[in-house]
Amino acid sequence: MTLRLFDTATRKQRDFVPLRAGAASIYVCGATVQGHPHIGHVRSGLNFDVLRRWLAHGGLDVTLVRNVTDIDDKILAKAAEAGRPWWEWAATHERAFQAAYRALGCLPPSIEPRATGHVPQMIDLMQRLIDRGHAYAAEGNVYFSVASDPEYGALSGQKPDQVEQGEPDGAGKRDPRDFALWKAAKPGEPTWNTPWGPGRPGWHLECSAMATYYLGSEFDIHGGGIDLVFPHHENERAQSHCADDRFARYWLHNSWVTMSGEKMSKSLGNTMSVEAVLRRVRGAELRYYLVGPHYRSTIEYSEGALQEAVSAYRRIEAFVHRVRERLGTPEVGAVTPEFAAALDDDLGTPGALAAVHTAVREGNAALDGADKETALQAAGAVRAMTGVLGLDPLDPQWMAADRGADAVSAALTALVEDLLEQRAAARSRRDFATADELRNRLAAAGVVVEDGPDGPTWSLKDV
RNA sequence: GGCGGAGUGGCCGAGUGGUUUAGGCAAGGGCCUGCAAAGCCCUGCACGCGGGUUCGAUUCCCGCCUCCGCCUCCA
Repeated sequence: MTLRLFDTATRKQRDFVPLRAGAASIYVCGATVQGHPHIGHVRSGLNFDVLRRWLAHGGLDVTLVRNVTDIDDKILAKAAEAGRPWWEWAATHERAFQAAYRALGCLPPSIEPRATGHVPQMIDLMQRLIDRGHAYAAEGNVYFSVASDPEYGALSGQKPDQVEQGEPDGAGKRDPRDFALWKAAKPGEPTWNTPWGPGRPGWHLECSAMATYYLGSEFDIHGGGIDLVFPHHENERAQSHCADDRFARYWLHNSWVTMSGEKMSKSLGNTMSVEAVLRRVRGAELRYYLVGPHYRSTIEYSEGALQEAVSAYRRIEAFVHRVRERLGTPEVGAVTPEFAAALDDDLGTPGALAAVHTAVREGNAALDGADKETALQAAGAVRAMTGVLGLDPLDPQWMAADRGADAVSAALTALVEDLLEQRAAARSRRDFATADELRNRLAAAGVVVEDGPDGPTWSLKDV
């Protein structure tokens, strides 16, 4: 079975056939680095990280471009408000986003191009649009002429004459729906020189310019949050098509994270920052929570649901660690057919996780029945599947957060094992009162002891 | 006004015209255990409301209600 993806432009699932055999090119709209990332922001990065891993698992050489929009009205406004240089403001938040993506196990994109570094490409694109009669310069601004594009609205299903109103203000604009490719210089704002005068990029231009610069005139997948469909992606598509770039072949959009039924956004004050959540749960656990539901379904954030995800992930993790401790580290194996079928069906992560849990259950049963071969095989399958989802418990990233190998943990290990030996001695003489006392003392110190067929194991209680 | 999404068992969250079911979390019963934990097995018969199509609809059609999103910045 081949991968099928829901394409926003056609509103239906289409078989994914890459432009170039053996390779896949993806452009994802990343952050406008105006503030700190909340869990809604990173959902997009996570969803496309899973897509990228699944394509790579299928043998494709994936190029993933995720841009950084580091110049826009809000960045300028907020930096000014804070009394900081705009470029410092942007850089600070760009680092915050990178840290959040990293903490959640997103593989680094092939490149993270910044808008401000691609002005020449933007100028080139504007020139091509003007030459073809799809754009015009007016009073230092450059506008895209919506009326000149008969296809305008095709991506989002909008009828141009029904669109309420375009961008506000705009000196010299001929049609209210026209949007700014380039904004004329204003006092106090950063500027770059162009044939039409100094100014700064409009919002949509950078993505068209950078996507085609890195991925070519035509590429496979363009993605982002569903709120970008209109106007952002509609405008990108219009610009690029009118400049004779064939542009994206598939448009993918992820839904968002809501809180109290409403879209998470700064203005509503209902955001949950990545940093805040990571103070309470581990990166892999938050990732499980955000990657578990289908990418086109809304996630209504709730503490209870987050905790359920934590429990569910720990069940998977505990199985893999159990196998590793008893039978040695399981090699990454093969994903199950159910898992592959689920992901091939428009990246059906819920079904994929169901397949993971099935393997966990079978593996646990094998472990109970001392069927080592089956247990190891199941653990290998679980590693392969969770690996595609970026959740392999034995991935170094998640292991590091587990139990360190430093002097402190070595000392702890020695002390715990000493107490466990005393407890074993007590148990062997059926002195259960002493045995339980020792276990209680360890528990009070945050060390959980569990007896298994191969003797006791211990772990640190989660805070 | 235009365009779009959603309402599923205690909770989260998939999915499908019916005969056996997502999966997880929680709960109850059992097995195992000195006890506990973990694990395994079993149990729950849900699908916003009203019509229609059908032998049969949660799934298709029509209407309605409720919620949310985009059309200004937004993952």
